[in-house]
Amino acid sequence: MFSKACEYGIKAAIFIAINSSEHRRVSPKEISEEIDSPQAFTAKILQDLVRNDIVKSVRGAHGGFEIDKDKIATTKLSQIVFAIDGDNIYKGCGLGLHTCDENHPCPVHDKFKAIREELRDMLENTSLEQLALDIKSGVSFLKI
Amino acid sequence: MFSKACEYGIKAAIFIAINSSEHRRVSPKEISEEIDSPQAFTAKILQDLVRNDIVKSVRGAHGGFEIDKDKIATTKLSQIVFAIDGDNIYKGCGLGLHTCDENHPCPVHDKFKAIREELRDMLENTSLEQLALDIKSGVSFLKI
DNA sequence: TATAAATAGGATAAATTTATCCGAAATTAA
DNA sequence: TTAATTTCGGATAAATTTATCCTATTTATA
Repeated sequence: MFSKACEYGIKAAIFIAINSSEHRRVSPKEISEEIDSPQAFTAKILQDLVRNDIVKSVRGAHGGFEIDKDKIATTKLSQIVFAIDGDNIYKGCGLGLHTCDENHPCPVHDKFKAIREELRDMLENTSLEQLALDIKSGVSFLKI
Repeated sequence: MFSKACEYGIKAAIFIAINSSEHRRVSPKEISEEIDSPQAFTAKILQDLVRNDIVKSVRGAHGGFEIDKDKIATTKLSQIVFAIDGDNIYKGCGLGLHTCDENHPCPVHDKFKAIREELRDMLENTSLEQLALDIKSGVSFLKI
């Protein structure tokens, strides 16, 4: 469904959010350990998130990654996915046609529409905050 | 969503179904032209479908690919997807956890569940026949 | 039986995604 | 100002997916 990069990006953002809510900056090393991902690759993805203004980075000693309190509340899963994978998950044609719309649909166009919309809805209505709270309360997990 | 291989496989199966319903066998060349896919690669995927008993191949002069009338009616999209991509589309964890279930869910487990199930439902309830009929009647298209 | 027409399948190449490495730049603090 | 710490960014490598090429095998028919 998502690329590995996107999976790592989502989990990293959640982990940063948890720590930021407790006023701790975290390093790529900590992050990759906690979300069980390759460190250097994860660092690249973090830079994507920084460039897309989802995560804030602080260089130098005592630096690390953090997310502002209000960003944690307002950032939606869709923004993270878009920053890393773009929008072809719920935009591109299910069978790879260049042109696929109501007027010129691929064989599964209609059948996919509902699923795509449900997916978009979910991504656009799920905040980092919700996901972070579930981890903090032990309801869900970032690895294994 | 699907791999390129799977996209080609689905479109190829539909095209073969259309032609079989009119008692014509088709070659990889015809197929790849009609579904706009690389010929040799498509041929490999056809072999997957043959090995999975979804498509029938006839070697030698006047050979080609075909699908039995009853198979056209009974074959579901899910079988084609499974033959080519396996079942991780609606089985694997959305965030790539090795273990992700009700007892140990990833952060998006519940939110994905509904979408996954809708997807599975759709794939398991869509037959090759339906898709082929839509193409034949000009309602949907295999390329462009 | 020879020939032509097809699919089958192995080897290989190209492209993309995933992953690693290392030095540059920035920042804090001694 | 120097040293230590940390992110940034370019180069490169490994793995996977996508794609091509060539030969073997099978089959119908002249």
